[in-house]
Amino acid sequence: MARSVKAPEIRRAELLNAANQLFQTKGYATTTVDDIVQAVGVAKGTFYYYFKSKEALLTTLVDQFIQNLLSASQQIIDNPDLNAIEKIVEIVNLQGKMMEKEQYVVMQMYLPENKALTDKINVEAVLLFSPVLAAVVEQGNREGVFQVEDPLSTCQFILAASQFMTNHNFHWTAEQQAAHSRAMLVFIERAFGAKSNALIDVMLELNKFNYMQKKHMNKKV
Amino acid sequence: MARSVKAPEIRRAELLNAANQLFQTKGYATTTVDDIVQAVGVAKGTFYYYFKSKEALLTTLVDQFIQNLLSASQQIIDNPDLNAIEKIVEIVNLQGKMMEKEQYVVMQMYLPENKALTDKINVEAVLLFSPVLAAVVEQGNREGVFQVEDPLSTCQFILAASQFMTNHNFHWTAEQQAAHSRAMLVFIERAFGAKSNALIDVMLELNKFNYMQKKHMNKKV
Amino acid sequence: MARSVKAPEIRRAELLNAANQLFQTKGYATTTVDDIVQAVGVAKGTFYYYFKSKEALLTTLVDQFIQNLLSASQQIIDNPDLNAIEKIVEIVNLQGKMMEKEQYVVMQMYLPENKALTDKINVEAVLLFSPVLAAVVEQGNREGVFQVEDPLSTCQFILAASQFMTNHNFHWTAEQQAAHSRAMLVFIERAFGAKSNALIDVMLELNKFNYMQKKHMNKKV
Amino acid sequence: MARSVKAPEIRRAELLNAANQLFQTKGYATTTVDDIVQAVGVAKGTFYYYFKSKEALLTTLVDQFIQNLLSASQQIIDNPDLNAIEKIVEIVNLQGKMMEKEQYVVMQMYLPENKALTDKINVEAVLLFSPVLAAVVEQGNREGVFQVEDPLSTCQFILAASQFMTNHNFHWTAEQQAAHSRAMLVFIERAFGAKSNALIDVMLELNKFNYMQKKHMNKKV
DNA sequence: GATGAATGAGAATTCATTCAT
DNA sequence: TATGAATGAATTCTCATTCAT
Repeated sequence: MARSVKAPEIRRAELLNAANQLFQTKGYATTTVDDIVQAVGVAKGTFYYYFKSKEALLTTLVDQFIQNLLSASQQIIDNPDLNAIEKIVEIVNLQGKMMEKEQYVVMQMYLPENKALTDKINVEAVLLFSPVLAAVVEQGNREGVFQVEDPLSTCQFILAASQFMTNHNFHWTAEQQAAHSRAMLVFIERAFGAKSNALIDVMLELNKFNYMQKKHMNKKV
Repeated sequence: MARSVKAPEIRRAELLNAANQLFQTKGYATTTVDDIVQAVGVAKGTFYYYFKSKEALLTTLVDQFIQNLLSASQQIIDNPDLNAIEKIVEIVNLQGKMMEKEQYVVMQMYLPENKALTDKINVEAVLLFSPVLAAVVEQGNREGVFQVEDPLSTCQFILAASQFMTNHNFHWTAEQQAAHSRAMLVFIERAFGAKSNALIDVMLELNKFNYMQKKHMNKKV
Repeated sequence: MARSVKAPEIRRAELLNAANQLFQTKGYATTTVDDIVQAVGVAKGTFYYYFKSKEALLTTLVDQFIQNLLSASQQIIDNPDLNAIEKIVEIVNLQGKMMEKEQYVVMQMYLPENKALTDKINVEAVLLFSPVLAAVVEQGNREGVFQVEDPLSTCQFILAASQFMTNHNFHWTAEQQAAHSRAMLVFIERAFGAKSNALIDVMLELNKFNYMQKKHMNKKV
Repeated sequence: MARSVKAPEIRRAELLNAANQLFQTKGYATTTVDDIVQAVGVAKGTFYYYFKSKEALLTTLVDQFIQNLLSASQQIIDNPDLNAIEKIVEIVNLQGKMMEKEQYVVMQMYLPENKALTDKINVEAVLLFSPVLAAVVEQGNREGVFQVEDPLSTCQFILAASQFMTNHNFHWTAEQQAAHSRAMLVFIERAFGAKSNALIDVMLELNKFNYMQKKHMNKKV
């Protein structure tokens, strides 16, 4: 094959995208490194020039996923129209939204064979998210709705707990997911010294649209 | 290794159970046939005496899952204290409940690498479930709450539609799952010629316990 | 499977026939013992009750082939209308005729992977055929057309030589086969102290039908 | 094992040759991929870098055989000293000559377990040989000895017929082979609109040397 | 005589990874 | 940076053969 030289960031991105595509179509385990390099049109060695291993590429993909989550969170943080409580609730809602797209990444994270991966990622996620969340908590402190002395540690604690629950209770039914979300909010309320239901009420408000339909239907009958 | 002869059903069950266990612990792709036979304490050839391939065993496991679903459905059908609408709703709820246990089986079904498997199973599921559901519809016809001329075909249509939606919209968030369930119930209501909300109201009643907690909490505060 | 008891010779023949059939259809290497017992409808153990191994069955089949050759030879021997020379020629012709049917047996004999088999068989064939041939030679001696002092040894020598040539010169073309046959006849003529062309002339006579065209050619040239 | 890098064509040829050798010695079924790579001195993976499977290598070997046949044919075609009829006859003779060497390849082609292989090859052979033969026919047309309107189609028809006969009548005896060759020549004569015996006479002339010996012997006596 | 569950050595194949160029 | 030939451990699967019943 003709040797084609490209800027390293471009090449890297090409590999990442091709892999992403293939993982979604054929699954991670079934996709071979050969599949990936053929899709991009480079030699096998090139793959290993950019990634230490196939798993390292997956890790990168998961990292990207987290980065996206992070920057979406940051956007919420930076929105001057939202108060601290609204921000917290929206961030908690975020994870579910991201999962709709890129399902396979999340799936891979929760597949038992990738437990090692998951654990690595979880640690990273805690470290990355905690400062973001801490910033909101500080805003809440200023707004008088939270009382947290050490926002960063508290956020790390909350994120770790949340992950523990998520990992060991992979809920599938609507009811259980809802219950889990509510439990988590109660837990956070208390950890942040917020008023009872301060978060839950906002969340319900946010999800009003969905539940509105229910009321509408009830009346119609 | 000392030769140990057992009744074939026993040996088969041993292999199935060991595989089930290992798949949950290590995942399907990572579990080797060697792992399985070592767990059971038989020679490799014995595995292939009972199963044509590793994938065939997975298929059997999925089949079992469906059979469990089926017999749980049958129990609901056979409950003389439930009316047709209650039965329908409970059956619709069933799938979600089964998924809590045996999650990995469901996960494997939806992993892209097992798409072929999924498709085979789906066809089977429609064929197995439709008569069960049709029996309930006939009860509903007698009770005057449904108006269905060809219960079997109607049920096959509904099951196929439901699977299509499930396969192509693998919902993860609580809200989406809830929305999907409701949409399906409305769809079924119409297909069965039931009164508007006849099913939904019963479902909400069933799930009241979960939502009660919410009200309870609100009041308590 | 229901246990079905049969006279051992019957069972044995069933297995032999089924194997024969399958070997011709699928080839020896590709036919499994499972194929054979399924065709007959007996358990795997039964196969090994009758044959020490799969190869032993092939050996038996080759033995049968040789026995057929032998009894066909015997018929020629026992024909009172033929003189010694005619008998010799017909016997030499026999092998080619047998090969038309049961090709795969011969093929297997000449397949390199079965060299061990071939060698075993060859020895046997020499031992079986030599007395038959020797009887003809004795008839020839009496008829005054041969002069052989030790018919048996001479025949063994001739058969061994013939086999050596056949094994190491597996001829495929018509011309080479013909040349080989002729060479062998000359060799035999001399070994038996016959008149020059005594055998060849008879053979040509026998094959007259085919070679009729030859006369046509001779004239034309 | 020390890594030794070679030009791919070299490595490929090494594997092909080693396999060729081993197949002749031990037979195809008995030769393992391990045998082959050990003979060449490369790792097992290397085999699969060059050939998709063991059977694919055999296919390649058969292809080579056909290519040899083809180029030998081409040499005859390109010989300016031969007229059309002589070329046809020599080409018809060719197949038999090639079979003397590389017997095992031909043997494998006719082994029932390789039926799929044979069929693939047959189609290919027709497609490859027909244009070659057609060129000769055109020469014959010009020389006035043939009358063929559509040389290519006619040649394809003849080759297909010849293969059918060869496959379903695997002749072993000298007489049958000779009969088959003559029948084919008559068939070709008619298809090509040649004079009766035009081809047969030339063939006999060609084979005169063999038959001369016979006359020589006759006289000598 | 007959069964069929169990064995295990051995074969083909896959694929992530390495490395000389 | 890039190539692609080479590696070899790991894996799935086959099948002739054994043996307890």
